[in-house]
Amino acid sequence: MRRIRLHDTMSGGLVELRPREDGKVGIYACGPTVYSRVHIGNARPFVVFSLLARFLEHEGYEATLVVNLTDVNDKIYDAARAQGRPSAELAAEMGRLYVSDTDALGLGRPDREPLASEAMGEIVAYIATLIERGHAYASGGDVFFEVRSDPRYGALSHRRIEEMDQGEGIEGSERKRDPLDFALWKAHKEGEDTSWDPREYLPAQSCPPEWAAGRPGWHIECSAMAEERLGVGFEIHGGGSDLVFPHHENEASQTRAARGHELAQIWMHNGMIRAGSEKMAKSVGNIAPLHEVVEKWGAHAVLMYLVGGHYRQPLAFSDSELEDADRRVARIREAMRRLRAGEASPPEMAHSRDAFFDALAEDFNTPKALASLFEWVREANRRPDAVGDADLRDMLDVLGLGSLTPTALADPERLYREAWALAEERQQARAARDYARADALRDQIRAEHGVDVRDVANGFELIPLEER
RNA sequence: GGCGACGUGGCGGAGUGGCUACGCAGCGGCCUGCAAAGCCGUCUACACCGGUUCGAUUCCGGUCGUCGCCUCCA
Repeated sequence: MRRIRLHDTMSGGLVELRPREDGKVGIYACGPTVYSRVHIGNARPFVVFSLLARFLEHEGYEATLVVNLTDVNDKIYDAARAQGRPSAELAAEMGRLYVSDTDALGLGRPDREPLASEAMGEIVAYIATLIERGHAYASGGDVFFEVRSDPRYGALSHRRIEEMDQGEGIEGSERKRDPLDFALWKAHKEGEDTSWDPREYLPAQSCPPEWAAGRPGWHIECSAMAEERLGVGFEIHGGGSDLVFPHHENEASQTRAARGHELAQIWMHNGMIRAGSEKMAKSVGNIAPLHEVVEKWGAHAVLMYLVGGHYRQPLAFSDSELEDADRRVARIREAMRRLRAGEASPPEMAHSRDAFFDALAEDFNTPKALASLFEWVREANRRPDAVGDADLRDMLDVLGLGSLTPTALADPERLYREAWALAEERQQARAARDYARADALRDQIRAEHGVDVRDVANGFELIPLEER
């Protein structure tokens, strides 16, 4: 079990992972708001934290990954209204598509995927506790969190209270005691087709009369769902860097106020994916939908692309980046052709494998780890005799690339019967030193069957062009 | 304006006070009838200006530039 250090936004430095309970790590990552299909940028935290959990498991920890879905939200109301359909129906559909879109990455599912709409009891109870403890107040149907009641507010995003302003528009500001305060609960408004009554979840006497039926604010959903699944003070809270303020700041503050304890030990934030020089975002409109990217390039290339940069840094997105990632995958698959499957790797090559995992242990440095993986591949290619693939498989599994198979088909003679016949004809031409004909046949095979002919020691092999 | 991050070779992208990142692309070589794959080599990389140091891309200060957050946003 390696010593694992991760960057913590709160403290601004690397922090050693020290689980509350030996060997058990809880990870909560903020998932999408399901009002439209997710894009490649949304996939980044999903992939980063899924792979982090895999790495921790590899190191002998028992990791529990929780990724929520926000299915009650202004955005969803707006989108549903624009489409003239019930908001719950839109959220359910987009939730299903999110699951199938991320399923296509081949990483499996997080251990828990709670929905805000199904956590209403916990959310209401959480808000009630905040009111009881004097950190929140009901006003005109809404409930607000009193930011100045938390002296540590701003600790996560490193901002001073004087420099902030809580938004959600100016709407509701006349009901706030302080412009800094943010909504824990929003009373039902005209045009919203769902609402929950806090009295259904609380004893009547503990519910202030001014607290009306409505729906929860975004921040409280995550505090409640994270705590319910992982307990207070769990190990790792993750999400995109754009959530640091106000979302995570507010989550952290709510939990301090309600429980007198920090929500999480380590706050990890992934960088944004950029299209051109700008952040990729639905609001900017420069989106590459995840399902389209996966369909075009395949899950392996997409994963390779995402682990090609350090999770904290911004990452450039373009077709040529995916092309590049696809070529890297091809290099690995090519190397696999001459590895001995299921056999141990030479001890002399273990330093590359160890360096790979050491790099992951130091703030999950996937690009540095990849460098070691490719060193291993080069060494394997360089060796005169084929080596066992155990080390490589070990590394690829953690990157979610365990399903990679060697280049070329299992049964090309049957699958490419006509190409195979032409290739045999080409072999005869070569034997007769009729190279002009041999080359013509190779061109024909490529053009008509999308397969390349590769000459090897005692014969030929057929390689589908897209696998090269 | 405030807070934070960053400026690395054709591209992407790590990292380090003095020693090859890695990958993709290009070029040269080996291998091949020719290719493909692979291997070897190559492409004078660290925004600019000062400072500290025997020595800085790597530390400190400044300048210019870029990006993120400050409003829903992974």
